[in-house]
Amino acid sequence: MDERDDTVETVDSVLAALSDPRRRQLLDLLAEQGEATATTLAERLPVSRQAVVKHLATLDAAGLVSVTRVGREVRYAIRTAGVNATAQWMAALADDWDRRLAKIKRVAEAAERDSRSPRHD
Amino acid sequence: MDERDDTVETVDSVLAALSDPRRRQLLDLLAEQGEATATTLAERLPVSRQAVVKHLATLDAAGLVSVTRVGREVRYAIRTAGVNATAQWMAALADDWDRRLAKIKRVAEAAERDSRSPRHD
DNA sequence: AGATTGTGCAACAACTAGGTTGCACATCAT
DNA sequence: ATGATGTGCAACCTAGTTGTTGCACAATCT
Repeated sequence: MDERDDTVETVDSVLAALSDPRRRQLLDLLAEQGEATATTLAERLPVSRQAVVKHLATLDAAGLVSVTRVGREVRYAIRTAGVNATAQWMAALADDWDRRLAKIKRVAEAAERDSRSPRHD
Repeated sequence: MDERDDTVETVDSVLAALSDPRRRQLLDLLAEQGEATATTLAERLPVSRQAVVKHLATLDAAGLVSVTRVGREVRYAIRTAGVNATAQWMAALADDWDRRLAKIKRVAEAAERDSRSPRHD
């Protein structure tokens, strides 16, 4: 397994990686083709190969792509696990916030009631 | 509904907003307190009020916080809708990728089979 | 009115990110 | 062996981010 606390620790890098439009574009291209090299990908984009390489390195660091060397070429492919994990993390986060806010609201309302009828009248 | 294409268009800004640790920290603080001013928040962080204000502006632009002026103070509060929407978007995206990759895999395997028994023997 | 407190605005410094180009090195085909 | 193709490394530029500080302005309290 060796998952460790990737789930929490990597969310940071996944969010950062996905926040760039060009990187999302790269992931789209990879989803289209299943596998591709930086050189090929660069041909389909208005940027240099080097720019693509850098983006792919970021995606790799975030665990969003897999890298495989075949002879003289390096093939990249999407790994959906990271995105899925982050999506779940976000959903849980929003949920947590919602619960906390609901609690705060209840407390506030209770205080409001108390201040109106101080109970020891 | 008035949602327009917020769902797609805003994902960009939500991801960008969430990709910064300090902003996530701010959201956490807001979830704790329910509502707070930039001045108060800055007291709990190792940065100036102005830095906090800028972050809150970013969060506001992404629709992640609501802003309410009360007298001379400006109160910020979390809005979970944006995060929820983005979480769903991500989940859908990962799903789409998975499907596309599965399809590619099937095609590749079919081709493999064909090449082994070319049918017109 | 006068002091206090909370914001808003603007200029500035430091750092990071996305992108470029040039060249060296490795691998494959002829 | 040679040429073509694909990568890797490094220096560099530009623009945007994050953070700062100083000061003016608005609202509140005594």
